[in-house]
Amino acid sequence: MRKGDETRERILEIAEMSVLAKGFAATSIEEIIAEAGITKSGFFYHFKDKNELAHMMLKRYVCANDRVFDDVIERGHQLSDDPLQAFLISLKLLAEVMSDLPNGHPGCLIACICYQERQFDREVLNLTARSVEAWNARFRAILDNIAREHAPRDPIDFDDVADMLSCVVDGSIIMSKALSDPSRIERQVMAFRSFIKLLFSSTPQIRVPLPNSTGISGTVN
Amino acid sequence: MRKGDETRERILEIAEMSVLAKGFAATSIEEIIAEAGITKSGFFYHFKDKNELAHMMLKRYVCANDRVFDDVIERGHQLSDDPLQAFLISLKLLAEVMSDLPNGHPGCLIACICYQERQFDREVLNLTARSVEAWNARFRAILDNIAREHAPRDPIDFDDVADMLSCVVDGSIIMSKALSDPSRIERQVMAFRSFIKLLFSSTPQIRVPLPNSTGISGTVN
DNA sequence: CCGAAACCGTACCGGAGGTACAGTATTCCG
DNA sequence: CGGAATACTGTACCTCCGGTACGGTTTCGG
Repeated sequence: MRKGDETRERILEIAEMSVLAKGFAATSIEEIIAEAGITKSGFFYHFKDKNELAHMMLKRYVCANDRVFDDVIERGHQLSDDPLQAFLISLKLLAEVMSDLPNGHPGCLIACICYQERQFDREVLNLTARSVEAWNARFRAILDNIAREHAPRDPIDFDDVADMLSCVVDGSIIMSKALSDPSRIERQVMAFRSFIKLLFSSTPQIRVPLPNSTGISGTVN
Repeated sequence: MRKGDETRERILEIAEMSVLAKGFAATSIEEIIAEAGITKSGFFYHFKDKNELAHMMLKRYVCANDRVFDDVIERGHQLSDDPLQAFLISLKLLAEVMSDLPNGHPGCLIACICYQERQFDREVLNLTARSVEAWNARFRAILDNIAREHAPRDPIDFDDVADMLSCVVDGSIIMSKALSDPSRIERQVMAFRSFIKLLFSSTPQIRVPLPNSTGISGTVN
């Protein structure tokens, strides 16, 4: 039982790396089993077909990603009671996490699947959609929390601001791949952070209490 | 000569749609020729192999995209002399262009290639990189122009702000695919527009001439 | 030590990329 | 009008890979 899980994990890891580098169709089972040191029969013992492999890969990826986001958000809350400060800290941590990968970010499996959607069944596509929605909702809740204490300086829909984080991360991963420059991701997360700062901070140059302010004033760095 | 170009164009169009929906490897030549109404021999008359198809597809895509961006930026400049206003108009136009596609945005070929990079040769990858760099540089130049007349309210690197537009567009295309919601792209471009507004606008609530202002004041909508 | 879990070996099929090459229809140009 | 590019069609063939099937074998926990 434990040995099988270990092999599965190894297969999934190898497969994910390959899929992110070459796409799903171009990832051959023969290549995976060669790297994993098993036979084709061994592979099909664990996964009944390639589609099931995609399922398992995606589940694994979503869980791992959720853990990363949960962790940075939690650490942000631990370091500041103010929801804006906490989120700014979380974003800084997220930028660091993204740039701390030795060979650059390998890619977002969700994005990868979206660009090969016709290869996957409804279940896989539904899982990607639900996972994106869940992240967006989480970010949205954070923004709502911030807005309770800091009035936004622009009447933008918070749903769009929440979406923007995922968009910037996914977009910057693409750019980091296109330009072979891992630092782009970190810089883009920090750029989004600037947006949040500008959106919620009180006016830095001229400090005036706003009508809908809670009374808490001060600049944000 | 003209007939051949027409067939090529048809092949490239069909291939691009298929690649954006299924990925490059999963796009079979047999499927392309079936839809184009030609034979396999006809295909290999135009393209010596699949890699050459990728080349041609990418060149076509980059040209078409450049035209869209050029057009939007030019129209922005026609509608306002102020570089900030011109860019804000351009972004609004870009958002409209992105949402005016009947079946949603089919996807960005650059992003698609980046997520299947190991399938393509150096030439293709170099072309994607150069095209991304060109767009970033163009946006950067626009920001420099704006900054000559409007002081930024945050010390963020303009290179990162310029990059952000491409990132937001590519990221929102992914989200629009993941959630089957074409409107996400438009909304994200408008969210980026809010960022630009916040970054360069004079304080909207309290109108005070800034030290480095040109004297042109007023709120920006 | 037994049975389930975790594989291995082999054989086979269909489909796709790619090659080769001969033939044909269309079109352009002098 | 005629020949020469141009733009294909048709056929035949090869190889490789994904995927299926299924029986046999090792490993390991209880």
